Amino acid sequence: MGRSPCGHDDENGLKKGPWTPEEDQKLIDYISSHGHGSWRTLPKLAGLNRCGKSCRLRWTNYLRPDIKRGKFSEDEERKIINLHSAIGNKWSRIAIKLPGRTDNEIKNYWNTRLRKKLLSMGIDPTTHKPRTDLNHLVNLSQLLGAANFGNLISPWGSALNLQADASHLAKIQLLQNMLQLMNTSPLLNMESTHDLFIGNRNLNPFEGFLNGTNTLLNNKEPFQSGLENLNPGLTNPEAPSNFQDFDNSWAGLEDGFNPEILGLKNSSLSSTTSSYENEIEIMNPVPESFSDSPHGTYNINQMESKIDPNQLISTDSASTYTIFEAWDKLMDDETNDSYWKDILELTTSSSPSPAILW
DNA sequence: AATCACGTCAACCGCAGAGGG
DNA sequence: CCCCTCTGCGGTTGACGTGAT
Repeated sequence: MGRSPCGHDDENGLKKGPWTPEEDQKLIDYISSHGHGSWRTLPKLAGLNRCGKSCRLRWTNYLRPDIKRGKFSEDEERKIINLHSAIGNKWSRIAIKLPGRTDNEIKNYWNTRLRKKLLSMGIDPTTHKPRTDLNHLVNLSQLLGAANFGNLISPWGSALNLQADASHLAKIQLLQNMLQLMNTSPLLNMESTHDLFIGNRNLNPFEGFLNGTNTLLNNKEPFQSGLENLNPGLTNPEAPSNFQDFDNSWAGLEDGFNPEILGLKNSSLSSTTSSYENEIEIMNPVPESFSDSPHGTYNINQMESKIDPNQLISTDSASTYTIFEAWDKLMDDETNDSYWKDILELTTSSSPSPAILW
């Protein structure tokens, strides 16, 4: 492997650091009339006391005429998040799908903003799955409480303008965390979770899911929430194994979520053996309005509107419950707030380890 | 006004792969 | 094959700006 001598510019007397307008102009003038050709020889020909590597970087990341500067749009944010969930830190690959944006710019934007935004929403930016750490559950507990008492100070700033949205979001995040824990803990089984959620209570949001009256989960197989598959990202073994396959199906990922590419074609929100296995086609984990722009209010309804409810209806004629009917029941029942607090107390006080939460 | 903390982003660094001799 | 050059990529750094104290 050859090593560019650019790392030793000081020894070679070559300039490093920020570019001056004069240097920029020299580079622009030369490339405009000659093209860049060999980057190695370009600096000398253009009269620049820089290494070729530095020239290339300056051109591709800053001086190129087709570079789009300025704030990322909501659409661009969505694309970045969806693409990152599928291919990870492949910034140059992502940049190809965002005309006018450089890999460096996208990388910076991810590290400084999107990453934090996902974290604040309870999503692990690496796996794109809900976070499961206890601290986060406690934070959600506080958020939920604040929202319910009409005293919300949103950590998302203007991204959450409505208390109702914040409350819904907190519940969703909490539910995802719990389901994730249920699914990953070896100590959990259907009976214990049933006991936890059902207990002696007659009314609870999981009743339809867990007590067998709802065919969505009416089976004896080990519980699998399926929510962890909302965005399997890099961990999905069905994800395309090479970029050719990946590129062949870009269209869906650019505008939203492509379940087939991510191996979600046969994913399920219920059990591994239920008849609903092939019913779930599209679940977009990235809300339509994700930006923290003034118009970027997080709206649960928008998230649901991305999904065709017909695709979620059971093929079992005995069932009239759709996932989202159950979901609405869960989310809309304000009498459940105390129930959520009970769950939070259980989940955050009974054990120091998520593995033995239940 | 001075200092500190933090966020942003241009630029650098080191590595890896492609390709030519 | 091996060696070397060139190019591109992803991670990291550090200068700078801004807001808080």
